[in-house]
Amino acid sequence: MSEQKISSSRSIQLPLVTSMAEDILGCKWSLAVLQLVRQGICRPGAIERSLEGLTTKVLNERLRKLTNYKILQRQAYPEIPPRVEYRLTSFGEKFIGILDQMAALDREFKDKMLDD
Amino acid sequence: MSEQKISSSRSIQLPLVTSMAEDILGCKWSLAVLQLVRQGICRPGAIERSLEGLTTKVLNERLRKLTNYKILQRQAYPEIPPRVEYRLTSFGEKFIGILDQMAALDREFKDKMLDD
DNA sequence: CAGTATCCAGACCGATACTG
DNA sequence: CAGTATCGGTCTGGATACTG
Repeated sequence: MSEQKISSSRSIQLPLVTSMAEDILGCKWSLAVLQLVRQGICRPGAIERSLEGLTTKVLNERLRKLTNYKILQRQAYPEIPPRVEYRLTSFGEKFIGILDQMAALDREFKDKMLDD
Repeated sequence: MSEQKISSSRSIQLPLVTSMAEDILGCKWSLAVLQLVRQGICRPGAIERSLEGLTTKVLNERLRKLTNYKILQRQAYPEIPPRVEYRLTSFGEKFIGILDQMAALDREFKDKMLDD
């Protein structure tokens, strides 16, 4: 009974959050954007200026995705010129908390790589 | 001083492990493969048979990547027919431990999604 | 300033066939 | 059984131009 065929293309049933992580982390700029927002750089313009190579289109794709996942929360101020700010939700905080743990694994990882 | 330009294309200096996570999770089958290995299904043939849709080529790409990152360890037995087994390294255990924490966030995530 | 629409090059992944 | 090679479709993300 050790080898029952797993569902179709979507592998083992992965927890939602895990496939979310796949989705988020698989996208090139997501982590960088999250780091910036966490640092308080939360306006699209500022984010774009902070990340060389990131374009408006891609940034908006990421922001939308992160917002859909409720990792970020969008707040628009009805002003001229328009102002928008993105914040981490409390859920988002927990999510990147996990990412931080990955960072914590970092030193160990480097050692691992050294004694090749 | 709040907006110094970040390096070129590679964003904030992300911890190695984090970009590793990006790399791993961005690949479609990596998580499924890891789950299987953890369950003791550690031979390429068995893995391939367990994951419908996964092809030899892609599986080997994943296995190599996971091995390069020292998440998996390859052991070949000099027999005929050849036998190969992949194991989680201790580092790999820690790595998927973090993935498990994501799974732990799962219930909360679902709730979050419900009260949309 | 925030956000959308097009277009296009390249990466990725799946199918298939093949070697040791 | 383990692993490589090749080819082609698809999807992503980068460049650019544009609207409110």
